[in-house]
Amino acid sequence: MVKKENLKPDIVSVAKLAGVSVATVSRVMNHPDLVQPSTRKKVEQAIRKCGYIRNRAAQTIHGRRSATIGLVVPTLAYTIFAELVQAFNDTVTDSGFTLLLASHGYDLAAEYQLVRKLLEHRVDALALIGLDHGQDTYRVLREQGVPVLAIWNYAANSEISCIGVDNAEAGRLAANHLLMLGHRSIGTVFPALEDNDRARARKSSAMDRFMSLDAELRPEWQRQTPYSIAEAKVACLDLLDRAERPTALLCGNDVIAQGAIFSALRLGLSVPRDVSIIGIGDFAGSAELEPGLTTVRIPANRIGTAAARQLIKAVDNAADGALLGTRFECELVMRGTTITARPG
Amino acid sequence: MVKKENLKPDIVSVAKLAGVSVATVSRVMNHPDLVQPSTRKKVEQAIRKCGYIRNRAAQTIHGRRSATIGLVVPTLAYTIFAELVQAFNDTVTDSGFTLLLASHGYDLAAEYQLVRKLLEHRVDALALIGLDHGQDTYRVLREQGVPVLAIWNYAANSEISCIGVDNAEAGRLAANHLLMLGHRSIGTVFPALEDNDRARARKSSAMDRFMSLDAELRPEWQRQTPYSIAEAKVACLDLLDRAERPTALLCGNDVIAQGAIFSALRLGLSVPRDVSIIGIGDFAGSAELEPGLTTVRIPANRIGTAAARQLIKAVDNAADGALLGTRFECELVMRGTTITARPG
DNA sequence: AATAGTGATGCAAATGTTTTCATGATAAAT
DNA sequence: ATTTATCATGAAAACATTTGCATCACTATT
Repeated sequence: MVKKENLKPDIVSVAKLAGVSVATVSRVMNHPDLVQPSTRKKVEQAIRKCGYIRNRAAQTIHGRRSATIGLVVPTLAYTIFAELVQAFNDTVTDSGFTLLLASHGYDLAAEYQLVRKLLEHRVDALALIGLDHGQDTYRVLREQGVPVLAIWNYAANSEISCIGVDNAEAGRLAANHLLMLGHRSIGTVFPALEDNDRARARKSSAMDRFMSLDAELRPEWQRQTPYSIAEAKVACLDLLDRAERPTALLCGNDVIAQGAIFSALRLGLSVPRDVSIIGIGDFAGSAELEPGLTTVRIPANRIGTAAARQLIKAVDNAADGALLGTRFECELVMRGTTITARPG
Repeated sequence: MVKKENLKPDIVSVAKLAGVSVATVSRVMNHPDLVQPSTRKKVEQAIRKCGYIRNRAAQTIHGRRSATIGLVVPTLAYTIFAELVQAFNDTVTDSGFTLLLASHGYDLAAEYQLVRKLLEHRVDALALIGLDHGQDTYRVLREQGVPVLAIWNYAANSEISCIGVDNAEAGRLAANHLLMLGHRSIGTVFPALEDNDRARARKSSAMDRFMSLDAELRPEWQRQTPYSIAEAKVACLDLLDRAERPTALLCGNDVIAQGAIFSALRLGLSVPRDVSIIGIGDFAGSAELEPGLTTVRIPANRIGTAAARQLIKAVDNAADGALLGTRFECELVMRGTTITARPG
């Protein structure tokens, strides 16, 4: 009777095949410099020969590291977080980590469960979007002491490390642009603000600017819609299809702005002649719209890469645990969807 | 001296705190029905009290299951796989699994490395996009015997289970639509075909149709560009900005189609009056374009959900290992970007 | 030639669970 | 009242690694 030769090879069978101890095999994979080149070669050959695939779980359990990093985003729809996720993933992958991804649909209770699940898998580090998170989420992160990073929004007073733009600044830039062009009749289209610090910061700072210059902000021009082109388009059709229209529309992000543009086009309105539209985000594809979308650029790629780098560094120097805040500048990108307001 | 009371709680400390054995604690988490309600309550209380978070790695190592499912996609950019990933992720999450995501940038060598990495983490199942994969990838999947599923393309002769649409059919539908409208001067814009069975199937079946009706397919009307709105727009600007234009453009997917539309608009051409444009995919947002994009619908949501369900089922009935092929129908969606060719 | 130092390797303990098997208690059947 | 069946629980082996410590064979130093 052959003793379980059919089963999946483990480190012991590799060791046997190579004629060394399991310790040596382990070292070949984790500290190759500690083993003599000739033995290393033998072991590597044995690994290939029997098709051995190391078991990360065993490594994880030993308390070393799981070689995984968790990322929790509100949504994967559209391009909202696509560039960010892509850049983040590419960067952690390059460093040998694997990404554990979770999305919660803008539901903080769901987010807590996902965070727990990622912690069960002993992710070496964890990234969340924004700073609005449940009490329980903050608590469990504190207790577990895993390196954690809030991406996308920067706030000086955050209780966890954060990296991103100042969304209040983003809103202000967008609002100022419209005001500077002379617009005083203004509509806004934002998603639900609760549990979404990014949208809240953008909108409230923009509103402050509008009100400080006494812009007209009729209630029927202020809409709420999820981040969805389809739903935004419907909302804006209703907003724009009336005798009295605002001359400009500030949208919570570029996805909503796209919906707004297409609703205007649908109504036979010209953008920007009949209505100016500005977004926030500068998502992939916004530049290529015709006319190009005026928006506030959030450097998603750079943020994603920097976020990943920072977490990887935190994994390496464990126990450091310093609170880091990194602020990226956002920037107005003037393209074709905004124009001077026609004199009243 | 308190013995390591500061360290992270493990199952032993929970057991002590609850006054039961570790076996009972384990059962509370994995087979709650096997333990008496009163003890269960005690244990659950102890778990909450000391903030215990179970260690999935230990479970994985024991050979049970890792509660993870791997998904390898070519890209996360744009909305190409956004709906699919979202649906897939939501479904596996609902069943208690965590998603390990990887993207390889349409590079099959990179894909192999990612697959290996996911196998190191002992994913309970693995999903890939399409049927073009390296020899080594197929081999390692065979050897490991992990449930695997190819998503997005259906082919009767696939050597692994697959679920998706028949991309040749998709190309045929699109081509037929243009031909039916009377178009005989046709341009195509596709990504590189090698290592991309989906694009290859779409294009070759479409070309067959075009040639069978003797359509004019000038070489300068046939372009190759990655799946990128920006790059597609550039390519199409060049394609369309010439004295002799095709009357219709078949695009490899909706992202390319968007680039094509905006390039036409940029050139002052009207879509569909001056040029008809058809995409493939019906991505989120395609319907809301103005005019709405005519395309071939691939039901990404349903495919993603079905794929996840099938893999979960395969995890549950391990050792089954039947080869399954599931074909979803794709369907022409006529919207505003195509119109009858002007007579001769 | 004897000793110290170095570098590669092996042994075995440790990691945090799950599960099989055994045990004891309680309820049901005679 | 005794036997049998059922049920809840515990003890301990098993899982696949990593790593501290010990060992052994050399080389370098005196």
